[in-house]
Amino acid sequence: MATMKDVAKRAGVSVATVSAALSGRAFVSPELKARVAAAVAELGYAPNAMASGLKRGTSALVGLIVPDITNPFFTELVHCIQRRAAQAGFTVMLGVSDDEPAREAELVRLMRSHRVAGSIVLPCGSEEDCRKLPGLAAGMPLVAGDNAPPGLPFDTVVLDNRHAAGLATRHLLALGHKAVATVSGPSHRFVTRERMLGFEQALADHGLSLRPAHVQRGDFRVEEARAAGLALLRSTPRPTAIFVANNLMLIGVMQAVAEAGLAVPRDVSIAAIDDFPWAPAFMPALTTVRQPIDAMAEAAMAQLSERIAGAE
Amino acid sequence: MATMKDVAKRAGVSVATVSAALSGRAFVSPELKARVAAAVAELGYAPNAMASGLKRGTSALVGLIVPDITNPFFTELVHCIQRRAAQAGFTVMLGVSDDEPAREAELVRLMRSHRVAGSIVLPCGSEEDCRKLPGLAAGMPLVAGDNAPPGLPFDTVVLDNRHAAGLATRHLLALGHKAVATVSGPSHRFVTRERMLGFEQALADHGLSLRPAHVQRGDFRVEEARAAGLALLRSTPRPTAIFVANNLMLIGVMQAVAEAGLAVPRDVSIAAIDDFPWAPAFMPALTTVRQPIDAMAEAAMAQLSERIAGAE
DNA sequence: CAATCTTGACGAAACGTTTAGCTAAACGTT
DNA sequence: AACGTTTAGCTAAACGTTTCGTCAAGATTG
Repeated sequence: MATMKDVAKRAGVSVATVSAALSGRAFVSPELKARVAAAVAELGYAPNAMASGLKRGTSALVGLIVPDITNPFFTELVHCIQRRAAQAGFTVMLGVSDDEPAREAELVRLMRSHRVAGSIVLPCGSEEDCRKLPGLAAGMPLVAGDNAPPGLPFDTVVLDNRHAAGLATRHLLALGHKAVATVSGPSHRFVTRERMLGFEQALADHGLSLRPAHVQRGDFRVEEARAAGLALLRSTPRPTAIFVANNLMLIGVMQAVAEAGLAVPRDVSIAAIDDFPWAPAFMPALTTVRQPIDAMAEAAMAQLSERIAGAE
Repeated sequence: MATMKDVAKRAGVSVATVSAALSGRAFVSPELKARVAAAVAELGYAPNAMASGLKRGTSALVGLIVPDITNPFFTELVHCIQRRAAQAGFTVMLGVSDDEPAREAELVRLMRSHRVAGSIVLPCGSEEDCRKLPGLAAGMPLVAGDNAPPGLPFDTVVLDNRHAAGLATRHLLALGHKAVATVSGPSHRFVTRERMLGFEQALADHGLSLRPAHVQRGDFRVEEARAAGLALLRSTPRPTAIFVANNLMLIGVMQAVAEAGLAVPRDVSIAAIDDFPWAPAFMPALTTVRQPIDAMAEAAMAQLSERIAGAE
């Protein structure tokens, strides 16, 4: 593959001139510029980003680490962040942790190895896992989102999960339901606990208490939520409304409802956190609390840019 | 950020030894290995991937360029490819072309600049656009998938789109429908034309002809398909069945059906290409032809690995 | 016991850029 | 005409690795 030296030789100039002509960081006469451009085209030259990154000490990449790429919430977030990153001149290097903290840690290390300008991480682990992040990042600007607990030594972008859970729950209560159950998430995640708190608070505010049998756990994915939903629907007394902690689990619960021979909203009302972009087409009877994804992407990218600029 | 030199100094060895100890490419005595490991830990050293990539002439990255990250088909494909790439020791560098051939071309250039080991591209453009790919890749192993026309000078992984469209269409015909319409994709895409051919062939085989008014175009996204669906449902005679060329457009058509005050399958039957992983939960009445996504990911990654190995 | 081989570790030369520092020509001032 | 100033372009030294060739020192051989 052609190098700058080849281009220089072909254009009859020095490599320094080629570099200047291509980067625009120094003045080069129009004539030489043209000759360089011609040589570049003839040789099909593409600058070696590793060499320039090595020399300049940084790259135009930002890392993005998400727990689950098949979840529409994260998908949409990736989409928005990637768009905003591109606007800021960055390319996204994507990592998928598959809900495994160990893999997440490895990915942070990888991003650092590649000397990305900075990273956005949506942690998948417990608070304890999250507290290890700063050590792993060490010198790499970092912004955490979604499941990031407070008190971390870097910027975080999070939803007010208690509030969101409260909204969804109060919607169910306003419909007159007394037996409200929940399919909650993995208990070690910060985001789960917050949503649970919001849910319980809303019930308490209405003077309702929660039966232990009406709390089921899922793993934020479809399958376990289906089982959890079935367990709820088979419990006595059967809940008349269910609050579901995220979108994929909503699908699982819907499957469970169908399997139990019931219907929404005839037999159970359901409210959930996290939207599907096109949910309304299929699920007019459902209520979802939509996260402001693009605003979160904007905030995350803005904070990261600031951190990157501050680390010059 | 600490470098290998710092580690070497701290461990009281040469940089060559540190390199050997870390990469395992040469024998190092257990004692020195331990001293190096200690120094690495103390300094929080992470190797500079740019420097090593520059020296070694390649990186452990593979590029992956997709048209639309919010489409579950591509999402699932990204997921599968990323998993298989990780197994093969590669990290995925993701690019999203947003259905713009110009952006796609830019991304190919970017991947080449980063000297990725190879790239997988799911082209979004016309055949003509696709034919420019080889020139842009120039020296970078490339595998194309999905919308890749035949005759390209590199490996391609594609569905038999005619066959798939035929399957979906014959399903509708087997239900006894005579007035079968279609919401097709952008006409410049190879994949669209193939699906159209399969659809028309199936009709012809049953001695049916297609009214021009029963062919509507969408852009493989929700919104235009909604309009297209409405147009179909308002045409006279109204079609009793619709073949939809992809999953997002299926959603648009479903919205149109609801908007027109009709129901599936009572008033119209619908069959489409591309699944949603969890479609059955919401759309038991629909028929979709599922693409073998993981098999395609496997094939693409296998071919890419082969090309990469062949380019040593 | 000398000659040859292994061995573990090292020194130094790349890899392809960027950039500080330099040269020499061209210019404007007196 | 002699002097600084500016300037376009060049030379060469980094950046942090990997790796080739070297080198002592110990092991093995004839």
